[in-house]
Amino acid sequence: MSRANDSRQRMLISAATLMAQRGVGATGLREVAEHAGVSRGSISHHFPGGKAEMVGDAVRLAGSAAAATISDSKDVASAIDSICDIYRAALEHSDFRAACPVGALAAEAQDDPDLTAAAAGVFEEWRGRLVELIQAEGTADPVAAADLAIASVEGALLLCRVQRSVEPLEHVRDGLHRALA
Amino acid sequence: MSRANDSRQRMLISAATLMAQRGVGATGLREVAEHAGVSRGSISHHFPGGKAEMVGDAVRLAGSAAAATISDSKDVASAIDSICDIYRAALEHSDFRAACPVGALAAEAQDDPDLTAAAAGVFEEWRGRLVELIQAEGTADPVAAADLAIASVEGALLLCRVQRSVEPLEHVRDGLHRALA
DNA sequence: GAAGCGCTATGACTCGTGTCATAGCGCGGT
DNA sequence: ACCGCGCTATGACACGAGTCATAGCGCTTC
Repeated sequence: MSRANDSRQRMLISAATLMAQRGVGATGLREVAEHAGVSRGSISHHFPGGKAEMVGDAVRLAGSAAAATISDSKDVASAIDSICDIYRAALEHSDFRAACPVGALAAEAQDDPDLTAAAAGVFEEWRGRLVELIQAEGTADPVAAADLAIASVEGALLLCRVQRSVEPLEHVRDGLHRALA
Repeated sequence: MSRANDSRQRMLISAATLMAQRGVGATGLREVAEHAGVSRGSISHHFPGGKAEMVGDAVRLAGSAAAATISDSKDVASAIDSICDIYRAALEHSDFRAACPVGALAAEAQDDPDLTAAAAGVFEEWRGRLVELIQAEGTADPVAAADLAIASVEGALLLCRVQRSVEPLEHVRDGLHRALA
């Protein structure tokens, strides 16, 4: 079971990575299998629900990792810095192809209620963590501030990808620091 | 040529609408043709470059329309209000399916340099218009402020879609008003 | 050591896509 | 009246996707 769990994890990471780069629809299961070093049959076995189940789990996994990064931060400013640093590194050493798998799902999965709910759940988790940090500083309307932070980072990733630069992300980071002070 | 130009326009609007809802990859040319009330052959005729050419033109058209909305505004605050109002209405009367075709393209078209450039061009146009408005008010670092505005609105659309609510967009609008004051 | 089973590998099938070629229509000009 | 041409309609084709069934492997357990 140990090896199996490892395969499953690898598939999910590969799926999240490829989804973040090419988008959900453009990411084929054959591609995920090859990237993860497993066969196509393994995917069917570990995810009986097919692609939808895999995509949902991948997004939840990636979302939880990011949520943990937020929670591990001492205050909002450092949380924003951590997230931006991670994405900046991912952008730079992927030739500006990497972005956020959750955002990719949110942009495409309008027809599948389960996947929509999965993306919404991740965003809600992030918002919850951020709200905790924000209201500890006494800022007014922490929910609005958290929404602004999540939205602007997600949007900045889109800008960075197409203009092949990390500038928008840095602009957003600086802007958020000022807005949340 | 008058009817032809009308068909072409209808196709582009349909393409932009469907792309904004389902994403670029998930939008089939048959679907676009049906939505626009034309046949599939017409698409091939008007867009010899195939789907890529059509998507690029659709995004540029939608982008220019939004850019005009920005330029028609007296100051940044009203520009943001106008854009947010438009997207809010689009979200509400499309059952939270509509979003931004440019953002959809930016999220998916990582492999096609031409389409990436098209999305980047639209974002750059928006930023240029916003910078004009912002620096007229003497705000420091207008480019950073414009990036924050574009990114947060694009991101807010993702949030609104998945949680089926216009709240994130309103939070972003309020936050931008404060940040740009 | 042999059976049982979780896991993996591979092929076949269906469906929908983008693309192209060809045929049909309608309205201009001469 | 005829032809020419921009535009439209329809079918065929190749290709890749997701899904499923079946066969093969490896490790645990008795």
